[in-house]
Amino acid sequence: MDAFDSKRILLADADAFFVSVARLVDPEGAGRKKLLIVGGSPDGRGVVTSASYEARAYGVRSAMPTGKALKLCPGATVVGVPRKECVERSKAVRVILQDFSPSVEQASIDEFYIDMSGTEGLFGPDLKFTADEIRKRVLEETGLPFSIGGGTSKLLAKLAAQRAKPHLDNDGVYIVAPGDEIEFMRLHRLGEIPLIGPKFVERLEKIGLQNVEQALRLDADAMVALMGERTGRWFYRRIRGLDASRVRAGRPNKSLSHEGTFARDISNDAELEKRLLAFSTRVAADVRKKRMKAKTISVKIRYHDFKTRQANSTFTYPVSADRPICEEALTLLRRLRKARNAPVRLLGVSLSHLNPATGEWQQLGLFGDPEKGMETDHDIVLSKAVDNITTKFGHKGIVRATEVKPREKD
DNA sequence: TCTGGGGTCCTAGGACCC
DNA sequence: TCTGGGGTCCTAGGACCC
Repeated sequence: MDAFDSKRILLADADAFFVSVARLVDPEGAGRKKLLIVGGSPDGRGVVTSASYEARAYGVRSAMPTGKALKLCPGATVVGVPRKECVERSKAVRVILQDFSPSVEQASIDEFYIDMSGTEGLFGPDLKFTADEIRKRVLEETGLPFSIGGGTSKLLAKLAAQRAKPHLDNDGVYIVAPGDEIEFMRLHRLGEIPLIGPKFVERLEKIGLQNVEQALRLDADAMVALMGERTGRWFYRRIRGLDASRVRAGRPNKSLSHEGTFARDISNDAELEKRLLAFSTRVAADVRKKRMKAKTISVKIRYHDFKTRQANSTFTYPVSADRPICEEALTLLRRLRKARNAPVRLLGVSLSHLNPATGEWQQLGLFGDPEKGMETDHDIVLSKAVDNITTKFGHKGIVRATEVKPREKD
């Protein structure tokens, strides 16, 4: 169906988003540096979040350790990530985009899918013209340069946005016309196609597929024979630019998490538990702020040798109070430490299976004995008090004591 | 050079139920 | 006594993205 339907999808993707924001926030400092790196400090365990196009010319890439980036580009200036401002400006961009279509999906802090299907009456049939208008308005009102890609699927819009980037001598917009999809896909290496990562490329090479051209010669049945029903059919469509996924506006979070890498590895369990409680109360507060409750908690630990382990558990009823979340986090951490007691570089807590906090769950708690992790009215009142304090004084204003007495477990 | 922090989605095995 | 299939939930791990 989507081979000949008339979907018109844009992807607006910021150019070096974190770099742009850092420059807007500090025009006299970062704003004046051509060779700019945004990310963690080089003496700690920082990595590059984003680098200016000038710095990228030296081989600097995001996720690269900052120390290595500075070796490649010694003249660069490193500044921290202006998190709060990035979130604020990202929101401002979304609001502008919503003027052009009600169907805007925020795919990350700096990427927005816009479904323009059916807007021809408002903006005319020329997607390129509309995309130019959008770029102009976003730049004028937020100071942020964006590139925009367009096509008949989210996948094509995404790939087109890469082609639109200014460092490729483009004017910031690239639209794949209906009917040109296959020709456009031929321009790409397999690994450039979103969701075809290094592992999948390796697998494709093993079965003799080096590029899109070779893959296009196989029919769907051959793909299925090579890589299984699901993956085969998915890949067959993928290399043709076919992607039926819809632009979904206002998707709620599926999980919320906090994690941190320590300046130095930690071996002391009491110290780890203290850190764990700090992450736990922060993520619990985030869930409450979103008026959600979580059914599942997960504790993640990364050891000095980078081996990563995770332990999950599911509550009988969704929770958002500090008490059950901290207790269960401790139980999970102790389980992980029992399995392996080695120095730890990273600790994290994630809450998932989020439900809107409607209140009906608390009522269920009135019946029978309290079960594993079930929160009481008292827990909820306490957490509200904690939220009031952190609103005024931040997360350092109140800290949960390390000694949480775990309830008796069976 | 020594590897961040925030997410989404998929798989696979086992438990449990019908 | 043995043999099933399907569905759902849970846990753990991993690929992938920005």
